[in-house]
This record gives sequence, C-alpha cells and structure tokens, in this order.
Amino acid sequence: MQETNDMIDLCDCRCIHAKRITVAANDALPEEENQRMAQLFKAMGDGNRLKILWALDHGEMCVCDLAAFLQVSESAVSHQLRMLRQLQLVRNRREGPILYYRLADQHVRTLIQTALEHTRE
Amino acid sequence: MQETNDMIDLCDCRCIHAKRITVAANDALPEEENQRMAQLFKAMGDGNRLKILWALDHGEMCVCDLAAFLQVSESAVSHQLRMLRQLQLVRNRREGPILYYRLADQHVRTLIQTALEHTRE
DNA sequence: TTATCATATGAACAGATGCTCATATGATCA
DNA sequence: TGATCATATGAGCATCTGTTCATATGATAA
Repeated sequence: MQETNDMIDLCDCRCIHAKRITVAANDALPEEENQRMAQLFKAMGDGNRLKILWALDHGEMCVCDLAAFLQVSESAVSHQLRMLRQLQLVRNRREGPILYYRLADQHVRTLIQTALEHTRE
Repeated sequence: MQETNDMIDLCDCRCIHAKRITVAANDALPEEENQRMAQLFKAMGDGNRLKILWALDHGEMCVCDLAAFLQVSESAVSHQLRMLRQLQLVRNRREGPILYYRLADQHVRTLIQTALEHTRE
C-alpha cells in the first residue's frame, strides 16, 4: 500500500516516554485541506445553519420558507445560504422569481446523520 | 413505519407558490438535539481542534505531543482538549503522570472521512 | 416603463471564540 | 516532605461571528 515512503513523526515533545506516532508523508494533511475541512464543519456548527440543512434534507425550500421556519429575517437566511453555497453544502435553482435551495450532495446527509447518531448515544 | 402521525409544515411563508414540505411530527428535530449537533460540528470547525482529531486518528498522543505537533502552547491544547472531552469527541487514559488522548468512537472517524471526501471533490 | 416580489449585499455592532499568561492541581520521585 | 513533571484552569483581551438595518439587484406583471 505505502511503498518506500518517508515517515513523519507526529510526536516531538519534551516528555520522557517512548510512544511515537508516525504517519506516512503522503498521508499527511496539508494545511489548506485542514482549513477547508474546518470551514465545512464550522458552517455546520451554527444552530440556524444546521436547521437549514436539516430542513433541506426533507426537500427543497425557498428563502422565505426557511426564514419562516427558523423565525429569523430573510436577510439573515440569505447571508447564511451564501456561506453554505460557497462551501458547496447547498445548491439552488430558479423557478420564476423564486430560488429553491437543496442539499448539494450525499456527504451532507452523511454528516448530519452521523452527528445525530453521535449525540444520541 | 410512521402510522397515524401528525405532520408538521416546514413551509409557512408569504410566497405565492404551491410547494409544501411536511415532516412527520416524530421526525422533527428538537431544539436541544439541534444545539448539541451544532456544538459537535462547531468543535470540529476549528483548524487546531481538527488537527488534534486528525492526529489522534493515527494513534493516542499526550498533551505535549499535540502541542508540539500544532506548534501552540500546551495550555491552548489543554483548553481545546477539554472542549473535545466534554463533547465526547476524545477520551483519555492515565499512564503514570502522562495522559494519553484518543478518539472517542467511530463516529468521529466517519465525520472526518466524509468531510475529507467532500472537500476533495 | 414602472411597480412589486423574492432575494442579495454591505455596514455596523453586540456577543462569542481562542489565544496567552499566571497560577493551580495531581502524580511521581528524591 | 519538598521538588519536579505533566496537565488543567481562570482571567483578560484581540479577533471573529451572526444578526439587524438599509439598500441594491433581478425577475415578473401591469
């Protein structure tokens, strides 16, 4: 699986103990990827944005539906949707003057489902 | 699966359109559960905390190892680990004076893996 | 074109967040 | 017991976040 491959030592502290964790260099997490993942989780880490995603998991909805559902202003929802759009968590389609939002892909559903299972344990 | 069961209308806005999304009442997401899920995602939504989780996915590590890995103070790591502990994302065990931290369960791994797949698309 | 509906955007501000520094705790060893 | 190692905790502060308010845009209908 991992042939001749440099190993990175994750442990480099002053502690007097033997345990060492090493990771194959090509398995290391680049800073940029770490930041993009963090942004993804951060986007889901707000009560209202999570409610939006949870609602959209049941079907596509327009902005003012979401505002009514969350009981916040449409402006606030619009700001949140922009973030979710930029991070590819939701997509939209226009039908006349109305924009219908939906979840972007299956990953989002998996994340919600896994988190739900975790909190219910 | 869901017998005689009240339905909740997620759409209740002023828009002039027909589409309606309804959810079975017993499928609704309680406010408390929503908040706990949001806290879980928020905890993973910080670059340094995510690095901690990513590192622990490769094996258990002590606090000063993690501090060296992240290149921040041990105090900062300790603060972060407390949050991760309280949200059941990590656990620890004592071996003499050293506390070894590890991921709490498989859900955390699934969340990291799914997020990674999503950002790599 | 003008008016209106649905949504987006920018500025601004209260509240939350994550770090550092100083200090406390708890285990180990002399 | 006292000293030291590994970690935890609290206060304080600069930065980030999420909302509201005001305004802009883009599609539709009169």
